[in-house]
Amino acid sequence: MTATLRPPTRRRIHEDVAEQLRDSIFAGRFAPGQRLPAERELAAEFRVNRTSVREAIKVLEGLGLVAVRQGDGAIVRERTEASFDALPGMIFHDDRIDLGLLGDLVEVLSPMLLEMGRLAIDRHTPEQFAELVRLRDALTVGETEDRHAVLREILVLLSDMSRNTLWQMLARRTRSFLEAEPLGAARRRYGRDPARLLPRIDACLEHLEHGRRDVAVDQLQALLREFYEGMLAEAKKAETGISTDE
Amino acid sequence: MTATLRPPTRRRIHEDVAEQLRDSIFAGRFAPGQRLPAERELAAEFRVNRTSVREAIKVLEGLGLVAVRQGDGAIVRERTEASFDALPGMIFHDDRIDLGLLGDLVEVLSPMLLEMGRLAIDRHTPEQFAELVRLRDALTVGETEDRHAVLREILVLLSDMSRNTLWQMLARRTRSFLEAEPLGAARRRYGRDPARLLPRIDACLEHLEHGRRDVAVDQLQALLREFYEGMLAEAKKAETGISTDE
DNA sequence: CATTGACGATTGGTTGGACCAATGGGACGA
DNA sequence: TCGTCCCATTGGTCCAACCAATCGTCAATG
Repeated sequence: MTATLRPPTRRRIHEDVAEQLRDSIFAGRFAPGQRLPAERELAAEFRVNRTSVREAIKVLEGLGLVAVRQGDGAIVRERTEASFDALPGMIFHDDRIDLGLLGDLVEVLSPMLLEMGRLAIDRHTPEQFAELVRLRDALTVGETEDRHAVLREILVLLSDMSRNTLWQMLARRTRSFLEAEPLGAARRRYGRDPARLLPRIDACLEHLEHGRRDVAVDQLQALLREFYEGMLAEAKKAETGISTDE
Repeated sequence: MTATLRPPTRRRIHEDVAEQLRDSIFAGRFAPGQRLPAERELAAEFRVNRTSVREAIKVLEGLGLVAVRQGDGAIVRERTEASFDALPGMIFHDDRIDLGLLGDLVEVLSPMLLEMGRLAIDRHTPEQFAELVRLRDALTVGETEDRHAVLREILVLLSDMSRNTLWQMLARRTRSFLEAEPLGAARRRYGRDPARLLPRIDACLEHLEHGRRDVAVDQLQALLREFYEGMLAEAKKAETGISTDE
């Protein structure tokens, strides 16, 4: 049903290279404005063909991390120029969390999801509502990690309910964003059990069924606030307290 | 000052190829789920080396338009899987406008900019406010196209005022998004003169200076609504009316 | 007849090497 | 001192070959 396309074969070399270069950039080993080593150099260093390095750099270019100029080189751009797809690596790298960025993310994500939910509430079909109830029940079983997966499916379902292609795109990219590793590790550390949300969710569904739209939206807002800011607070407490060296 | 990095040399072959393939996808010549022709085939067709085709496909992969699997091929993905960077081409291609998508965009963009403005209002520095006033004055001179450019700078300034890295990233990507061609053409056709916004802007600034924060936010909301929905209505009127064949 | 397994054609992935084209800086001359 | 030219460096493109995954075919097997 949700049956996504199979994962795209095995790891490709340029992906490895791209990842390493990306991490080097985020770690500050290559600062904004600075030039990456020449392709031929990198190829020698990584023991791969220049072609693979080129493909890797093309990926970085797509992520908005570098700007390439013939005859000059690949210049590292400011992180404000980066694409959202680069976010997971920006927030978590070297097993450390950028709390500032994480806070910024929450600050952006909450109102956006609220807006999406508002549309979803106004436009959903009965079938979608039934599916939502089904997913709600799935939150009561399984492991915590499974429940987080259910939560992500709810996110996508809500976007479909909103009948807005852009929200659908955004929700799906957010889903894969959340499924990316570093974030998984962070969730296992600081994530709260989605089951906590059940009272809010039930209240929301209840109000919806009785047509009390605005109250439902309020519940949704409270839910988002609780969940995201709760997780953020959890992370802050842990990070500023004991050192998180595994 | 805004002095961005120089444009990255001349057009590269794989960019041309990527663009053509992209358009073919948006035009539906390659439907979702369908396979692109083999790299070797495309290379022959475009009269370029397979390397260039590969780089082009890598770009499409980065845009989330295709999923590549060794031994199989490059499969076109659903457009809800696409990246936001692919949006301009999705909305405008073959000189036509996808009014549905444009409407969705407005529906997403307005609340997001409102939220960003809300933060900007709460967090700006006096220097930034002065800069904002300066940009406001720049709206009274120059050609319409110049004023739109000023508007884009205001967008970026507001994101800086919000002191949120994610909004800064989003605003900058939105700026280059708006600077991309097809959108330029659309703006010249249906865009309204930004000078129209002056009364709203002045009201907003006025309220701000007197610390009437909430009223300022209301003005901002009205401004966004007027501007974007106005443009959308304009486009709708024109597109559904006379045929827009140049 | 259905199932399984091997095989081969097809498709993407990687390599090495060669040459083109833009850039930037240094040498050199006015 | 300043401007010009030149060339080493760097990315862009091409070619040709081979590796590796995938999928459909078809024969062997039960």
